[in-house]
Amino acid sequence: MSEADSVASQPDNANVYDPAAMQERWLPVWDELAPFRSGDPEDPRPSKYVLDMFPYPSGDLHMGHAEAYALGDVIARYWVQRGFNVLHPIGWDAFGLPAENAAIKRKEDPAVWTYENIATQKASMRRYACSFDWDRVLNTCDPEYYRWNQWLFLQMYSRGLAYRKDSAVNWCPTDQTVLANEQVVDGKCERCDSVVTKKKLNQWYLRITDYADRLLDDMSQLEGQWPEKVLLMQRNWIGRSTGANVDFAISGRDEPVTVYTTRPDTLYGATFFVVAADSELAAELAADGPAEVEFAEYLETVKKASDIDRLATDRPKTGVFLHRYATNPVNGEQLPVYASDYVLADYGTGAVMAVPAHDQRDLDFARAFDLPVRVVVEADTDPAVTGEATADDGIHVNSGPLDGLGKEEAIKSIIEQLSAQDGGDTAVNYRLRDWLISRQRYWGTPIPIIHCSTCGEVPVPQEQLPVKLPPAEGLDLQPKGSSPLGAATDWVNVACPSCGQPAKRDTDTMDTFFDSSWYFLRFLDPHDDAQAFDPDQARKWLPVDQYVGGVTHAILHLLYARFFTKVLHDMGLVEVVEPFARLLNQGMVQMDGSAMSKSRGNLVRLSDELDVHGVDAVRLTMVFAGPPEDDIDWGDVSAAGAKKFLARAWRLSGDVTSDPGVPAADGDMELRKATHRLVNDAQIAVDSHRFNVAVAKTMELVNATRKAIDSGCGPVDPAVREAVEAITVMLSLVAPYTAEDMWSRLGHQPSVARAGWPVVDEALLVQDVVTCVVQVQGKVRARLEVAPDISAADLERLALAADPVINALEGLEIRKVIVREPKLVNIVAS
RNA sequence: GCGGGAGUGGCGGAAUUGGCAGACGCGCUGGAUUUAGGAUCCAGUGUCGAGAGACGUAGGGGUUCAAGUCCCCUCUCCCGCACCA
Repeated sequence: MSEADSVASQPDNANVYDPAAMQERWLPVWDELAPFRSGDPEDPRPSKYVLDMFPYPSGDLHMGHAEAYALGDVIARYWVQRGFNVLHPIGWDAFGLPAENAAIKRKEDPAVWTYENIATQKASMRRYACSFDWDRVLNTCDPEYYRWNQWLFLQMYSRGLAYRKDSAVNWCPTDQTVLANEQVVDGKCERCDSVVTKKKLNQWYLRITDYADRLLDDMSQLEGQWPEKVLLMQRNWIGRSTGANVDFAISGRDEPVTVYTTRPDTLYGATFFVVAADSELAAELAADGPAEVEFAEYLETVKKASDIDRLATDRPKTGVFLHRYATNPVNGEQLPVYASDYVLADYGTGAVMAVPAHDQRDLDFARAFDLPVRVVVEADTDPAVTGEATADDGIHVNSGPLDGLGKEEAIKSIIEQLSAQDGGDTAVNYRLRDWLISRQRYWGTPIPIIHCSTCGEVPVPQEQLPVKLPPAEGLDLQPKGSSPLGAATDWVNVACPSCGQPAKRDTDTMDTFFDSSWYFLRFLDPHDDAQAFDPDQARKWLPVDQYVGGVTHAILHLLYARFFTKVLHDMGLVEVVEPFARLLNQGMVQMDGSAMSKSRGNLVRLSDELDVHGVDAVRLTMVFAGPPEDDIDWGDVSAAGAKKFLARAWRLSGDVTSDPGVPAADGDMELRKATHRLVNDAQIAVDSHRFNVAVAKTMELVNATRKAIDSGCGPVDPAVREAVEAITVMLSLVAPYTAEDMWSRLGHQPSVARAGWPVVDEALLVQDVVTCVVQVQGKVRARLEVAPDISAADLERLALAADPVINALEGLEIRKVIVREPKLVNIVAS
């Protein structure tokens, strides 16, 4: 009995795949080596920035994190293997409501809960073998971070990009509290079920609408690099439309009222006029008129019911006639003015000209209020009869000078006419609103403004930053419509920096989206206490080459980060105008067809999976399950299977009997060709983010190597070592523990993470025989082994001579032969 | 309603420019080895058919020597927006 046999038949610990032991062995080694440290200024490698969306520290990591970080890690580790200095940082998005709610429940400072969770997640990330640069960790709730939030806010303030105004917020009259949109369920308070109303508060805004055009236009840079879906969602969110403003004189009012329309060409079809019920204009037009009482009642019902009814589709149109008339500027017609909630107060000017024939909403209203419908664009059907407004292009009628024109010409013509009489012009409108950043909550960045009765709003001087949060102790964190910080009297009362008189701090905190809008810049040096970030470092690292995260942030976070980048560009601090060159939205991890949740009873705990299958098997399962942007159903995939494969690969490293450094050129050619072809395939797959395919190629190579050892060239052949070393490096992207252990068993020093991607020898990619398929009538009848450089004529001759082809052609006459040498011949016969 | 994406074996999924459909894996079947196996190794596995063969990428039509891939129509599912004038 040979020694190898005895090992195989009596497995001892040295030859058993043991993930827990590997974790034990390699984690301390990696801590020591820090193979992913990226901060050496002398590092000669070209740089790349791979960024995972940073987590919210609400408990331990879950399966969703495991997927996202597995994918980000493949990318980061791949570029390290390809010889890049990869910046792959992590931090925590640590401010926000969940911490505050947990604090209220546990009656302790939100910081305690937050830092506990950060420690837990950090330990899990280490175990999960994320290739993060641990020198660059940041927490947004640390003063050394939010200090620069405040600095940025003041920069924006001085540039006129941060301002205060009154605005309506969701208000629960029972709980006396402001509610976030997420806390409003079906128009009702999620806690007490009372109907949510609106309340006016004076709040801080960022003027993102100033950047609407650039946010839209710069998306051309992202085309093909970001998911099309995300770009589309952003476009819709910004919602740019072009049309015209048209002035209408209103009876009993000095100033005309401007309306915005995308169809000024239908102006002759206007038969009434509508103002938003909840607009100031409506209140003004109703005041002291015959409709005053009716309007007041209507407004009450609108305010009460709006959020509930918003969700109803096809809700009937309601409104109040205000006993006023608007004058159509082109024909002098008197149009009755209505107030209705189908017109939005905060879009356009809050007033519209109603053209029922060509706008469905106007038509619905006209039918409800028995108002005339006048067709001004020819169509096959009559809206007054069908109840369907026609919105297509067509020839204009009943439109005076516009008669006979098409849509575009008519628009051009009417705008010329209006601007000539100074009654209107082209106009652009956006759905995007300015960004409300005020939060009346404790656990966020204090807004660095001091309110002085004589000086007004006074920015906190830079040398006084950060404005630190006062201790939570003694403060009532329950939401009540004003910030808990208001009760911290020692903190609130300060001397005005400008005049020295007693003044008060602003007590609002910032939306946490502010924190995450620039964190990718802070990673360049999270501990720099002289500046938010170093513009030279930004020049070196930006833009982020690859951003990885969930599609949940498709709009807000990504839009805000793009906005900040443009502001910083305008300040001369960054060169780029777009922060994230490429975006990958990973799918979600589900269980049995639906999102995992405790209440549904289908929650899979990451730590349990790691205990049972090992870190590498879980990571491999995530990566191999399918395309990264697809959802994974954990019930459909097999972490046990992944572990089995890893063990199979790992055993190869124990079978290699040649020494490290043996010249591969002397090895078995068949295996060598397989190795180089599959490494090449895997490389192409990783480059195009088809990680599941890259894993499949690695599996093929494992199978080929197993076969070569058992029934081919044998374990001592140098080609076996070459193949197993290639497998090890390929696996290092997905299964770092297994790969490190294999690398060591192969006689190398750690870390395999820096071993370098195998160099593909192009010469080994050329095949000396290829299989040619011979089809008759499109059906495969024969396969020929031919030289890759065979001539078309030779191939045709060979094909026609093959027995199955001759049989298939019996009784038929050849019409045409298509030859695509060297892979295919198709014979057409009849 | 509007917009977008997707339908391939029992399952997850592969498939340069149109050129062998089902790579790789899970599951299953059989075999070898084993005291044992949730270990390992080997073989098989789209459907129908005993077989040759026929059929087969949601359904229907089309272009082509050739279609999962291109064009038209229909169905189903998922996602986003939802009175934005």
